[in-house]
Amino acid sequence: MTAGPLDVNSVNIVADTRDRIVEEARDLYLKEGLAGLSMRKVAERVGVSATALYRHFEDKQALLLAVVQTGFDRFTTYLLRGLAGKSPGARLAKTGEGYLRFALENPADYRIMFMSMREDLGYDRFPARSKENLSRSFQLLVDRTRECQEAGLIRPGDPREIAVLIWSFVHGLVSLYLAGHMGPFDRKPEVFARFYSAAQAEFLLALHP
Amino acid sequence: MTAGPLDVNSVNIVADTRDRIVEEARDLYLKEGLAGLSMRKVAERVGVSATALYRHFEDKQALLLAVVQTGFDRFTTYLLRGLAGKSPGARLAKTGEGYLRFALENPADYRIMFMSMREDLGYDRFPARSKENLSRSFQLLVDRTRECQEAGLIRPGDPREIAVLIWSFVHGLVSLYLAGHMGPFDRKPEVFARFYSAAQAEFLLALHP
DNA sequence: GTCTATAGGTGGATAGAC
DNA sequence: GTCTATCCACCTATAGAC
Repeated sequence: MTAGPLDVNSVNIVADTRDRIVEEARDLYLKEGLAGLSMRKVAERVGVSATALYRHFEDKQALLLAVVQTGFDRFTTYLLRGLAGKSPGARLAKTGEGYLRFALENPADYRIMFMSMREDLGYDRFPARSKENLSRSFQLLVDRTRECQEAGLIRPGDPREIAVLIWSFVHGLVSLYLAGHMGPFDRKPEVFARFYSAAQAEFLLALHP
Repeated sequence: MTAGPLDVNSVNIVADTRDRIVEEARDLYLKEGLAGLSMRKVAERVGVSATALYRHFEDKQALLLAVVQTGFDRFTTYLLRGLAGKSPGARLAKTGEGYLRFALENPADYRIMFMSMREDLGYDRFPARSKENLSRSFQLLVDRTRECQEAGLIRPGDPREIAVLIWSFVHGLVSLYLAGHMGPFDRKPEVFARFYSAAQAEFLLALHP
């Protein structure tokens, strides 16, 4: 935002304070959860006083919003990997793999975005742009679903509704794993990843016409 | 626990203080979430001083444990409704319906039990009896699954693994709904219930051999 | 933009009287 | 068992100087 044109090709070594605040807030959330996220602790990590944060964010929720926004940006890049697939079926499968990778590599973001109560995050007070970001990422899944329907790989029906089924299944797997409810896979991401991939393949097969 | 034999047939009008504390703690969690659950507020609701709670529970976590324990007891009774079904397929389907009903009628318990981080609840420090309660309810689903396998309704494979697939799917549906991420069904439990039932039926069909 | 100082609040938990 | 009084830690947010 404050960066000039000269920064376009420069490596992001000297992140501005605002970015560092968001980064530290996200890290803190990762380690201590939503309850442990406080302005004071974030400020301490950044190396400034707590009040300095209020020059960059109006209040705590505005900071939280920024964290969620960067999370959705990241999320979208993971889902976009699916476009590299060479067939509709491959693209849908790769999108699902991207979903898993996002969750495994960014568990804090995943928990904030999908495992928190929408109202706890003040979601409904988000600016329109943020909400569009959310629906855009869901739309990516809907598009892959429709594509598979047209290729005869998925049964007929409202693609948004089928997308919700797929999302529910992968979210169920991922969220139970992240919450620690899948005993055998606990803290074994790659073991879980194999289970997830097989489960996803079986589920998509089940949606065949 | 403190009730004598004479209480067996009496209606629970005069709940003892301990029970009322757990009840109010659960209600408070329902309204304000884990963050809003404080000893002081619970005490105020019960109508005693905050310190009085410490005569009944060693600390806040012990109170939380009691809340979770009553939640699992309730949960088990919902799942047991499935046993009324007249065939293996009907029993599994009814168990799934019981799962949904528990979530819709006890969202606070559901959120505590399945949508919170295991470690946030101090799960691992729970006494053995509580952990058994959890695995016992999962075992109910495993039993229904195995029964369906023996009746040729579900493909071969480790019944625990297949039970995890079923659990993941229904948990995905339920938790996204409860978290407010299923826009069209928001605050329309019966509309969601119809969607859930259809989805569950399709999923179980997909597990056929 | 950042600081110090501070207001104003919530929370967990204990001591000691009754 | 329940109370009052109290300690101490932590929190969000603001005022005003630099």
